[in-house]
Amino acid sequence: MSKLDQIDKKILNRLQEDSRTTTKELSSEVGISTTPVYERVKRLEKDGYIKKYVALVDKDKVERELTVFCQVSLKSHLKKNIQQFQEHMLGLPEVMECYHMAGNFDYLIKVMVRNMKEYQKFVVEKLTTTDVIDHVQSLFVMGEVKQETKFPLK
Amino acid sequence: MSKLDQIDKKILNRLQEDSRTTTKELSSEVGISTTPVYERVKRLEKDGYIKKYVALVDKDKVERELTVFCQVSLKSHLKKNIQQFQEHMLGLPEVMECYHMAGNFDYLIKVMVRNMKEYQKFVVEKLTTTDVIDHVQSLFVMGEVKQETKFPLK
DNA sequence: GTTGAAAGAAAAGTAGG
DNA sequence: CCTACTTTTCTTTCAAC
Repeated sequence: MSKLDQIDKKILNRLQEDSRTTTKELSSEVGISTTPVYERVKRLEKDGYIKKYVALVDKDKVERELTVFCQVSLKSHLKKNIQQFQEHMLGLPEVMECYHMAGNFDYLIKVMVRNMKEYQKFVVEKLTTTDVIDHVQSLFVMGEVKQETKFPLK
Repeated sequence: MSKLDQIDKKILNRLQEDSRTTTKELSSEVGISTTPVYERVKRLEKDGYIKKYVALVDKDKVERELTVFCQVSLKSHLKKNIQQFQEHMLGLPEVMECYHMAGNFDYLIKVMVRNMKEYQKFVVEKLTTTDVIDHVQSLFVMGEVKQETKFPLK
């Protein structure tokens, strides 16, 4: 599990932009032949640099046009409660991201739903059905400026 | 650009989990033969349901272990300033996400960097070099509970 | 690291039901 | 929608340098 050289980084940059890039294309872009490119990609997968390959779907097309961040505070910080809350989050498909935060509140979660009505339903019927939550504050997204999955390596 | 049926949804769910799933595998999972599966995938790409295929890289392995959310307020909300700020964000590779928010502040951005020292450098030398920013508040992530790119369709 | 070759798989297209 | 077949391309492995 050695460090990445410039060629590895170029490969990772390319695959982060388009994972369908073929070994052949990669090879001409990074300037080495297909065999070592193939071996490098396999190594990057094996060593865990590449976690997985996914298709990114347009949120508007699948009716998830409303994004809301929720700042959640728990009633207590007992390990039991933290665990219960985290498991609750893992089970909610509307929750795309969930972070344990330092500061004035405990968790920041990113929720993506169809519209405001669905969001209300989510908060009332799903989010707050676990009794470990004390307080929720919703921050509404009006517009998306940037949304990246790529870490540019250099 | 018609609506999705159950088969389309199954295909999208699968490709969101693993975009390397072959037409053959998809075909046995959704119960139709390879040719129509192939055509459905092409249609989903063409109609924009699938935006792109990407490799997801492990943030720890590429030295982006610190995640910080910044609540940014602008000095004024003149169109010119909004535009300048947004372009500034697009040019910063540490900024993974940027949202225009309703509420007490103007933008929420997700920044991923190596460590606290790098974050300080980012704030001082990069984020706040545009004169349209009035105020920045940093919210630090202690732990990641969930991080999803998949919209489960049903 | 490189090249080239080769077997196997998958993608992409075609034809007929 | 199905099966079946074809061509092309890519993946994967291997031998040799």
